[in-house]
Amino acid sequence: MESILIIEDEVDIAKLVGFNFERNGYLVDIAHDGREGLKKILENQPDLVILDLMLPEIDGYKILKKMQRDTRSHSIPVIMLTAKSQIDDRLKGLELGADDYITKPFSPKELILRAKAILKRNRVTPVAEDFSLGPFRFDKNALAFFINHEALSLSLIEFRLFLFLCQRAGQSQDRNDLLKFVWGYSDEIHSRTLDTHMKRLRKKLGKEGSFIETIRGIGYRVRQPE
Amino acid sequence: MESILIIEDEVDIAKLVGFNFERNGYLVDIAHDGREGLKKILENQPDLVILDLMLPEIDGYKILKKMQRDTRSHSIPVIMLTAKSQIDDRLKGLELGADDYITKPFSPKELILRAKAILKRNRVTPVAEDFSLGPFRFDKNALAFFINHEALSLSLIEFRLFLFLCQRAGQSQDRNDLLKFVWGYSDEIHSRTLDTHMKRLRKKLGKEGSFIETIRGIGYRVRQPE
DNA sequence: AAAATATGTGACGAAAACGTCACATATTGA
DNA sequence: TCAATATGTGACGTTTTCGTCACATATTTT
Repeated sequence: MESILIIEDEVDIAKLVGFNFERNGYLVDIAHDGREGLKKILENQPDLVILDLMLPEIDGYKILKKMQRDTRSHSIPVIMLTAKSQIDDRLKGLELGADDYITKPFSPKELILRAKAILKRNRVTPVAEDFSLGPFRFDKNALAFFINHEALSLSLIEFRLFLFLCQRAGQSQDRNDLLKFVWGYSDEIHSRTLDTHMKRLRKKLGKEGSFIETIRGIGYRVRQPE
Repeated sequence: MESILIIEDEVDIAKLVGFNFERNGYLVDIAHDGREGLKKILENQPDLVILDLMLPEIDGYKILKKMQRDTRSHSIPVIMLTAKSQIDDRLKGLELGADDYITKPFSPKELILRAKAILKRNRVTPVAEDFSLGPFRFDKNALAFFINHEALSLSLIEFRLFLFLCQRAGQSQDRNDLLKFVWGYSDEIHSRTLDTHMKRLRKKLGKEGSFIETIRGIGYRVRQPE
C-alpha cells in the first residue's frame, strides 16, 4: 500500500485530507509541524508528501531544501499546499524540487487526483524496446529512428520497411516478401512502388544509405555492419 | 507435425487430396463449406490452407478477405484450387493474399510439392514483438495495430500516442507529459492539438474509444481492462 | 445562476506521404 | 555489342495526416 505523509499544522485540514486519502486506499501519517515532518520523512520514507508551506518550527522551504540534499528523501515527490496569494512562493517551491502544488482552499478530490498522477508517474519505468544495428537505432515504443544518435524522422512505411530489413540484416529479402510485409499483399504486378520507397529511404539515410544493397533478381538487403 | 486444412465441397476431391497429404506425413482436416472452413481456420490455425474458390455458404474470396483482416489467420498460407477458366479469379485471389494456386484438374503430386515449398518458406517466423491490452494489440515490428484481432490503421502519431497510453493503462498521463513524449516538447501553450488527436483516436476506436478516459485537470488515461 | 475554466468538435488549409508513370540507367546473357 | 531484363529516378497528382481556429459543450468555482 502506498503511504502519504501530510505535514500540516491546521488540524482540521490535516484530518480532512487524511480521511480522504484513507478512503482511497492509502496509508496516512500526519505531522503537525516542520520538525516532526522532516523527522518522519527521513525515518519512514513515505511515497508522497503533502506539505503545507506555512508551518511552525521549520517552514516548508526549509523542508524542501533538506529533502533535496538528503538521499533518503530527495526522490520522494512533494505536493505543496499554498495560500492563493503566494504565487512567488509556489515558484520557489517548484524550484526547490516540489512536484506540484495546490492552492487553499482546495477540493480534496483534486488533491487525490494529483497525488495519484504523481505517484503513478513515479512508478512507471517503461521498458525500452529498442533495436540497434550499426549506426541505426529503432525505438519501437516512441516510433522514433536514430542514426548515429541523431533523430531522423521516417514515415510509417519507411520505418516498417527499414526495420524489417535491418532485423534481417545480411539476408536478402525478396521483393514479394517485402511487399507482403509492408503492404499486406503482394501484387505480383511489377509497379515501381517498392523501388521508389527504397530510393527515398536511401536519400534520407544520406551516406549510410549505402547500407542498403540491391540484390538483383531477388530484392534488397541491409549490409551487416562489422 | 504440420497441419493442413482442406476446404472443398466436392467430397471425392477432398478425400483424394486428404489421403495424399496424410501419406506424406501431414495432419489433415477437412471442411466442406466456407462457413465451416473459416471457423476451423480461426480455431485450429492450421499451417496451410487448401482452398477451393467455389464454395457453398461463404465463397473463397470472402474467406481470403476475412483471413487477411484477422491476426489469427493473416499469416497462414493459402493455396487456391480454381477451375481452368477462372483466370481473373486467380489474380483476384492472389491480390487477396493467397500464396499460390493450382488449376483443376491437378495432380495430387504437384499439389503436395507446392505445399511443401510454401510451408518451407513460411517456417522462418521472426519473433513478434507485441504489446497487448484488453482488445488492443500493437505489433511494434509491423507498426500495425489490432482491435479484437482486426487490423485498424493508425497514423504515426496515433500509434505513438495510444501505445504510450496503453502501456501506462490505469495511470493518468498529464497533458504535458503526453505532449513531451509525442511531440518532443511541451509548449505549455494550450492549443487544442492534443484534444483533436484524442478525438480522432476515439473515433477510430469506435465503441472501444470509451477506454480512453479524460482526467480533468490532468490529462488522459486508458482504462485498465478487467 | 453566472462566470471561469477545461475539454470536445467540425472545418479548413498546408504539408507530408504515397503510388504511379515515363523514362533513364545498369546488368546480364546471348 | 545488342537485346532483354531489372532497377533507379524525377515528376506529378491524389490521399492522408496534421495543426489550428472558432465555437460548442461540460465541469467547477464563485
